[in-house]
Amino acid sequence: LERFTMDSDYSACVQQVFVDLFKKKLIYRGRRMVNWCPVSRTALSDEEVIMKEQKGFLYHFRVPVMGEKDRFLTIATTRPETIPGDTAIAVNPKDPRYTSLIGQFAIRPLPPELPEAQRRIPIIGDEHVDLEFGTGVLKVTPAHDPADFLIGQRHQLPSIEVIDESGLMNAEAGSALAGLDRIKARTAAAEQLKELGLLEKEEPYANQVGFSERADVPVEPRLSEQWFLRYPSTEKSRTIVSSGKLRFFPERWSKVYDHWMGNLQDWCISRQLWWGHRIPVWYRNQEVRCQIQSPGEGWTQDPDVLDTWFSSWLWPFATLGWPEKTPELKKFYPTTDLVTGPDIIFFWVARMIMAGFEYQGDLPFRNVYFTGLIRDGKGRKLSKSLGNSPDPLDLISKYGADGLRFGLLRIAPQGVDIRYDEKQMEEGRNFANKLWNACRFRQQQGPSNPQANPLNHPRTPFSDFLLSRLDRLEQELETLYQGYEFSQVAQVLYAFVWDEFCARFIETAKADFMNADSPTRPGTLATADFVLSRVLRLLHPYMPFITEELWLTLGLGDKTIQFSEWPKAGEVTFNVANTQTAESCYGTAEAGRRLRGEFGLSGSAKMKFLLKSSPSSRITDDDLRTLAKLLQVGSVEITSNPPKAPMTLTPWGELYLPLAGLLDPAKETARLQKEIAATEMARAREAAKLADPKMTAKAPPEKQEEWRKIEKEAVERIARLHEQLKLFTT
RNA sequence: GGACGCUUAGCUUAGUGGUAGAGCGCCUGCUUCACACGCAGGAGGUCACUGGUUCAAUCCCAGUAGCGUCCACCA
Repeated sequence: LERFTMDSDYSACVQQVFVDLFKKKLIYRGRRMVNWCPVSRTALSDEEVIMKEQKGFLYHFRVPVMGEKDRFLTIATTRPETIPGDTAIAVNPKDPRYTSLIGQFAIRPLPPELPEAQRRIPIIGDEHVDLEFGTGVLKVTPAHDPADFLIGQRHQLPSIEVIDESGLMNAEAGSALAGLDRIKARTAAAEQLKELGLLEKEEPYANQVGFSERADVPVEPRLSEQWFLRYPSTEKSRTIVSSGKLRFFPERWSKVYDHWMGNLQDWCISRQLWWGHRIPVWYRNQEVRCQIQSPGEGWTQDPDVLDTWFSSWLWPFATLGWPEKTPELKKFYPTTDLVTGPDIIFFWVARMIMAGFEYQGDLPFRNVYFTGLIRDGKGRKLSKSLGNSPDPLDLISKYGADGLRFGLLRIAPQGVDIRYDEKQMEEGRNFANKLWNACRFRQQQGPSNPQANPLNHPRTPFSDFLLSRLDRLEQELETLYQGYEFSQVAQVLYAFVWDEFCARFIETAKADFMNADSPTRPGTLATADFVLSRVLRLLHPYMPFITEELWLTLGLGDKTIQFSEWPKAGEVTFNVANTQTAESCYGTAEAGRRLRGEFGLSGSAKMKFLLKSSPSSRITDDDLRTLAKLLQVGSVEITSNPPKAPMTLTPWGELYLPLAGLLDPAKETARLQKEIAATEMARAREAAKLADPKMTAKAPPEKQEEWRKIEKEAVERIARLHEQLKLFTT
């Protein structure tokens, strides 16, 4: 394989930054443990299969202590093949069994052919040693174990490599092991110990071994030389977030960010991979140069590539142009918002901020919006290897692009994970269908007028009511957008279209259309056009395709909806008194439907309701006709002598459902008693609060007033229900 | 091991210091002339548990349990 050379502006930018940081002495060469995959093949050896099944052994072997005849330490290890690489024996300094030995020396048993003087290793005390594990004595192999490497650093131990890059034992491992595969060497080393009479026992032991995801062979921790970066501009990057100048949504992620920024470790930026941006460092004998172009004949480039995030953190520069200040960079840097997942706050977001300050002297974005992660039904992250990601194209063919989009947006709260459920997409599709049909209904009434202004026409209270709800919707949306609450935006739009526009407005508009000569008909049409025009625009970011189609089909604009103006909150005006009339009518209709539903009846032209209205309410014949339409009955008539019939309390008064012959007194009594009981419970709750002297002493007077009002209303309601009950019990 | 979250109706989930909301599912009734991908009703919740603060806690605080994420001798 030849190294792939990335010859692009992006790569140039990345390498240039490396060179710059190198000059600033922020990049340095250091040692660290890497998980090395020494073999590229897929078939496992017998020994490796055993490892994978976690059926390894724990080998207990003895090490003689120097200067003390017949004194041995017993060590338990899963990796006897690394004994030739041991440079110390460690015990816990708090372990009374061994404290006296700290500072003395032991003789490493392997390789046996070396003179004892070269196998002399110190016995050290280190907190890392687990008193409970094995014998409480640890062999320290700094070159082949991450934890041992750190112990080695703490105690300035030398490291001896005994396994080479291809996974074979080298000469340091001794003549008996040299050239063997590292895993075959394990049993060979155990055999050697046995021959030396130092092996005490082998016990089955299930130890965790990391396997390479791609090659499926055991990975080998290996000491290696790597490039490291000391992060630049850390202080500014930390305070910009903690001071609230750069905002995170939801805010709590800024705590996570701050915690990490306060504990930064140098970043290991080199990777031993075939693909990536190459490290711009050149070698010739002992000379080292950091520059993008080859210095000339005889120079070879560093074989490593950069960590993938080393290019990602420069994304704003690489895409907009750097180091020359391009017009794009001037215009778009800093940008307003970054949208990303919280799982890459450290990998990407934090590093982009630091790069921003270092190379632009300014933050790269002002707000970061963290989405939730979608998980499957079992709560797992969607991933390619698990194969639990649904195919978006399949979902689109089932639910439509807008249905999928809306369904997901509606359930995606800020920064909280969501469980993926196809039901949500179904709801999105149903909503798109609903919207489509609502517009189709409007289209059937005749052509739309894009300049429609409902205020220019006489209109029903229901038009004003819808306008008032539209006004409220737009105010609410503005607040929600400011708080980046995108799922709530979808939710309130959904509720508006379905409940206000379809369920309430269209149902009453139908009543208006029954009468072609209705003076309020033009007002109703204008209201529909006005509201649809705004709602389609409000929905457009969430459902781009269907809103575009409806926009053009209805003729609300002659160009794409994308070029239309965003509806500004506060522009909608309406008659407030009318909205109250409409609200009462809806409330009365809903109560009547409930009453009818109690008897398992559906509406019919033969059915009628009687209304004993309260003296204050002025109800017109038109209102009664609309009410009848909403109730799906023949008529609603005003009465002053209510019959012995089921009754419900409504905003407009007592609504009766005369049911000659159908009425079952027992059933009606039960219904009334149930309602009385429920009302009584609500009343008692308020009364209890008001009766408590501690509450009345401390609770705010407005609250108490509210409670008193609720109680009073409940009392009245109960009284009227009792009156009604008397009709059936006497 | 450390940090940060989550736990509300059968399911997926909003939300608030003083009456707990939605969609789906379920039950009942509707082939009502935009829509059965629909319409009208209904049942279903001690808001994980234990303490504390408060006149009042599902909400604030502390602890417990379960679940999750990120970072891991750095935490």
